[in-house]
Amino acid sequence: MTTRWLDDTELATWVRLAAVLELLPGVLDSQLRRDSELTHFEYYVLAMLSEAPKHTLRMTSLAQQTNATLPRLSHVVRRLEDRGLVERFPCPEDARATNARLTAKGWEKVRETAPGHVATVRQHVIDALTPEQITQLSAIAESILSTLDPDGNLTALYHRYDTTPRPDR
Amino acid sequence: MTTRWLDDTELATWVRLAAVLELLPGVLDSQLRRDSELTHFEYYVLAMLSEAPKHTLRMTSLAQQTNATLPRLSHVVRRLEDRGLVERFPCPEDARATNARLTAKGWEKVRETAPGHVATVRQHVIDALTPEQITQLSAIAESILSTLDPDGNLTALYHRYDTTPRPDR
DNA sequence: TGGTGATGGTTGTAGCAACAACTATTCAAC
DNA sequence: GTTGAATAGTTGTTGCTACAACCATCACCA
Repeated sequence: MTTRWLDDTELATWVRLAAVLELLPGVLDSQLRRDSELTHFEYYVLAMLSEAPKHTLRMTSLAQQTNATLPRLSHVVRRLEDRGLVERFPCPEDARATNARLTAKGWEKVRETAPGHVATVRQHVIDALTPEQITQLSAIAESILSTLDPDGNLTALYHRYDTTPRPDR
Repeated sequence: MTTRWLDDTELATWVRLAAVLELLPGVLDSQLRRDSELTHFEYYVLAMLSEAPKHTLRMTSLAQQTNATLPRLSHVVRRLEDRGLVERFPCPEDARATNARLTAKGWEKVRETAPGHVATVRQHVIDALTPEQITQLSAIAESILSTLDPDGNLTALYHRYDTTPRPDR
């Protein structure tokens, strides 16, 4: 089994993408920590809840949407609960399950945090690209995701906004 | 100061890119841990050394190229040293500085690790895209990096492979 | 020469994430 | 109904990263 190495163009692309992968999460995280005392993951958890019906989700589905293991989510939600941003209660339909719900304070937190986060995304991604490039990047990311996230767990939320939804499976 | 929210296309693009940001590092890390018992960061440190003259770099410049803080790099290099993959010695020109150098065993490790890593990159990124998309992504990533890494620290290595180098500044 | 600030690096401590072990509930089969 | 397997979640341990404190050396200059 001989290795197919990357040619010049492929290597250049990969090195640049790897650099984005390395730097962008840190920038997003810093802004949120600094301005809202939230990690990027915590913000994402709150954001998912804020988009859910009744601001409520089962722990399991929340874990799927955020690409977290259940143990990790459990710890994070407990900390958010300690801060009064989220509350947990047993699921009525399934006594094994636990629901997480955004509190009023948590909802408030999301609303005051979102503008700064969006501004950061704009500054470092959207506004750095031309409209054409944004369209191109959308297709590129979708292709990459076809192997990474074939069921679309992480983009489930977005599909409600999608004007050209995927065919049903 | 009113917020400029993302329109549908922008949001779709961002959600997908965010998903890639979330998933891809984990996939790369898993493959390296499983097949070579290295974290992605450790592999990157070894790779940078393997590309350097005499397989040697100052800790400070190694930290820059890998986007690490000096304390973090210090810990990681110590562990790599314990495993016999790297050795440290005082810099002759500056008694404050420390040089890190790849050992023969470390060089061997890089050579046997690279094929699997490249295969993973191919599988999840390069081979998922058309040649046109690869070119597009290269330009897109470069635009994004212009605000994230204006000095090109993380892509310094690559510039030697670049067939169309940037204009001097 | 001998202070002062800046640079280069290491070590100790605290917090977060991955993994494993455990409890409790549900579902299916007999 | 009772046993066994699968599901849902929590809690404890280990390892890595960020942050802070610290030491040594260099460069500058009075």
